[in-house]
Amino acid sequence: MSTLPDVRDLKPAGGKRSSKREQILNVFLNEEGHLTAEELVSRVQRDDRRVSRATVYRTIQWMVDAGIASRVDFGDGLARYERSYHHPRHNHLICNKCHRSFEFMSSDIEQLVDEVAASRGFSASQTVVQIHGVCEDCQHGRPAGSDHGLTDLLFARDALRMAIATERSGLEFYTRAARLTKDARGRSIFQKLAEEERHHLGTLEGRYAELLKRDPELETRPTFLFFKGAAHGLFAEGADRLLQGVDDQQALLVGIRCERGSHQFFKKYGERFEDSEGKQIFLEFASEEREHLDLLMREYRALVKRQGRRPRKGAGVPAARGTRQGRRA
Amino acid sequence: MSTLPDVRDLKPAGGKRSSKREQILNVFLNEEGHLTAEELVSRVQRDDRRVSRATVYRTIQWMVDAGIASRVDFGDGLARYERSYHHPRHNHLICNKCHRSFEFMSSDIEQLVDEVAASRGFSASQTVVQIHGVCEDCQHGRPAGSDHGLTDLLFARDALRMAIATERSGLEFYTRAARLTKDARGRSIFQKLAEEERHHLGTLEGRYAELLKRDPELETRPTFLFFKGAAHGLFAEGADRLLQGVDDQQALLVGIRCERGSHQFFKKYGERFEDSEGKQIFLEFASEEREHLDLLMREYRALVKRQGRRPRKGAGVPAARGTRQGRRA
DNA sequence: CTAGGTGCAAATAATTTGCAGAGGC
DNA sequence: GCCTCTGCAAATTATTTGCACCTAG
Repeated sequence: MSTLPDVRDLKPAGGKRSSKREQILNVFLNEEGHLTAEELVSRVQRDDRRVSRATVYRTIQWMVDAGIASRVDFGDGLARYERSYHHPRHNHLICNKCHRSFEFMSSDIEQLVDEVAASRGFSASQTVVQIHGVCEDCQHGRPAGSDHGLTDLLFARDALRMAIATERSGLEFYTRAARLTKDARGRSIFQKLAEEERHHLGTLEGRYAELLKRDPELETRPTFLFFKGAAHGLFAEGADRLLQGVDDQQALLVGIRCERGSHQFFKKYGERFEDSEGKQIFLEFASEEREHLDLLMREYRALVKRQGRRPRKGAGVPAARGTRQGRRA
Repeated sequence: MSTLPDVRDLKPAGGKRSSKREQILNVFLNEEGHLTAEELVSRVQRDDRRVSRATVYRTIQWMVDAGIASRVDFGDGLARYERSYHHPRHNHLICNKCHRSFEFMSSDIEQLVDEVAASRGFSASQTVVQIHGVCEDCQHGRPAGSDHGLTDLLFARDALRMAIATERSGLEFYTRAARLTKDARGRSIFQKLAEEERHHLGTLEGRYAELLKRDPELETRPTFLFFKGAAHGLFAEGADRLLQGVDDQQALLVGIRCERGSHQFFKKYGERFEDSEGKQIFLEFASEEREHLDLLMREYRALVKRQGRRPRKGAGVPAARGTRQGRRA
């Protein structure tokens, strides 16, 4: 039961803050997973016997209205509530044996769900994805480890991992491009781009290291954010041949396309997520890519002004980063 | 309220068949969508006042145990039940305004869900996917059309559509191959393959036409089965060049790869579905492709025996049908 | 001072159960 | 005749409400 440092300070509210509400809220926010109403009642009454069942129920309703809690339903007729404040939207794996549940998020599933809704002209407000079954521990008769509910941290971790993977594949790509490009000016552009990727990568890795300090076991925890098509196949293979005859203008155009793709990709997905640190990372990364993109575009325009626009040979600029290709695991 | 012809005959059971049970079962099976327990009670009591609430509840439990009904939970604390006998597993779009619900199925979502479960070592027994929101009718202030619950028919329709699309793209492919192939024997193999596809396509289209007779509006009803990667991109583009130098042995190998891919694809997906007409179609189509495949393989072996194995030039046989490429809509 | 929060107990709502009698095999 | 099903009414469970009282703003 690790403490959740910053959460309690900012409590958004509405209505009065009474001592009872404060008490119930604190108990609720200190729980990791989700609780049924009755569970919350007994947790609260363990501290203070005088708090009545009705008040807890009413406070739950208030928390839901205020956006602090959200209701989840596992189909057993009990209403469960979980923190939604600073906690990304997610889905559940639900074990029928030990009755624990595990959180995950999959942008690919969300994407498909959106497409289904769109095709029916349905305006979706919330989607529920639940996997009911038997968890790994129960299958192996293991004692059921603790269910660490560090979802926000896991989300941040996975978002950073994705940004890092993207940056890395960008670095690789530009490095290879620099190696292959014959034109000296083109080559130097790619070298510069590679250098920038390296630098940015360093920043991201620093941030990742900092995240690890918050929880030493963070790296070994299971994947929270499932996301294909992010770091895989973002840079087209086989562009090698085409790069050989690329000059500085064309090299900049290649860079622009890559950065634009990356920016759009992270922006698009960052926007789908609920408020949380992971969303922050997505959007920050998107805007960093945007800045980089703007820089490249200014540079490109300046170059054109100096040199005049040269005809582009070969349309073979690699597909934008963020494109879904190479979808296989 | 169309009648459901064959459903009532086969009722799987267990325990005694009393007149009350029979009554309740009939009422339940004649409903299209899902019912809450109370709704079923009042429907039943409309026919026969003497049936008690408790009996209905007990009979519901019996139906669930017998696999006739299954429970769905929309998160409002009411247990709902829907027919599961001869009704494919599916997911729901749930309208918050008119409280109707619409069914859909997406193999792509199921696929992703399976991958999430697998990555956590979770043995999934059931997955719930619900899209809550506002339906098209309610958004436009329209009067809320009837909710036709012909899911099984829709599934059959979509399964057939998919088989037809596959067959069609096979036909196109073999036709093009026959046009392009320079080697006379290779060409005649492709012509034969095209002819077979045409014939099979005819069969499928006949079956489709028969389906339409059961419900004249069937074609205009919304998509039930969402499925990318089925008919799209099954045959690789750009194989044209490679086909030119293909002889009869190689042409057969091309056909074998295509039919094998198609067989595996439909088998794999047919197996995921619950018992219903659509599943039938998937599995039938898979086994027809299998037969075709076996035929081609026998033919290939005979050819090799007659002619001896010739070296294959160019590995450029198109990717197997059923491969996921060209995933874009 | 007063709107809103709180406790208690009673009300509701969905579903289950105990028990005596009825009905299928 | 036995075992299961059925009806009725009472019990249980989860949640909400009425009402008198209390407290923060």
